Amino acid sequence: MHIDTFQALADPTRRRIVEALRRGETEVGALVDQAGIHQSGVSRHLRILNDAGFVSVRPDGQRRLYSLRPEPFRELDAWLAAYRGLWERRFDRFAAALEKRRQSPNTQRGRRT
Amino acid sequence: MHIDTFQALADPTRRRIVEALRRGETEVGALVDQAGIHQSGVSRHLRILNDAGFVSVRPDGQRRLYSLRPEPFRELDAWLAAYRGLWERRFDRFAAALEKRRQSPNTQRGRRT
DNA sequence: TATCTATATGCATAATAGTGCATATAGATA
DNA sequence: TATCTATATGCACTATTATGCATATAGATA
Repeated sequence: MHIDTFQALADPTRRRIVEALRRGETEVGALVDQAGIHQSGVSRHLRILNDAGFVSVRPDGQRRLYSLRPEPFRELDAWLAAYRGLWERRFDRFAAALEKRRQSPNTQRGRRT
Repeated sequence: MHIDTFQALADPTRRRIVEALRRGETEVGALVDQAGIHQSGVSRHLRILNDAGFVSVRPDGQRRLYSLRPEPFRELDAWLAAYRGLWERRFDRFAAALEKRRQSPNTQRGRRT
């Protein structure tokens, strides 16, 4: 069942959860610590994120490990693409950014808050 | 006043309005036709989009012409960038294509508008 | 001036969404 | 078996949000 992608990201607590998941597979308890709300709330947010396709779950003993799925991000990117003309005159600027990235490969792994 | 970017996009009617605005400056009446809700509702959605930085207004006689602003889209793109690693394979293929393009003298460079 | 058109806003209402508490479920361990 | 841990869910409550109706405001035109 595909709940709305944008609405899933509309809630700041859910975004915090998603951002926490960038570090990789995470159990619910750890997400509760970061979220700042009750465990039951986190559980429900995870359900919403799951319905929207943002996360997948894997049981590990009594825990459940959540991780990010690429699809909705790709979807979002595709939606956004229609608006790139608003701020991007030339493809070459993007190409330049890529080129820079290519030269320093270790730039964006699990950083940022 | 900067209202939340994601929340502004969470409402489907607002997204319809934004998508309609891709065609360029539009008066409120035309947006009402597309939105399928009452004029007052559209007006309020436009206020929200304006507060979130998505649109700017320009008076034209008794009408008000709304148009898209690039900033929040850029913002969204920046947020999304942190998740590009999730579907990097496709990304790299695209990068390779761009690289090829860059090396070929056939490319249309310097097409500034 | 009065009046018409286009858009914005106050108010009430109904639907939705986020939250915590208590409890249910599922798996582990004694 | 009983019990402990981790996560999910039913329920009630509250806050927020989208909406329409009526009206206000602003500009145009007679």
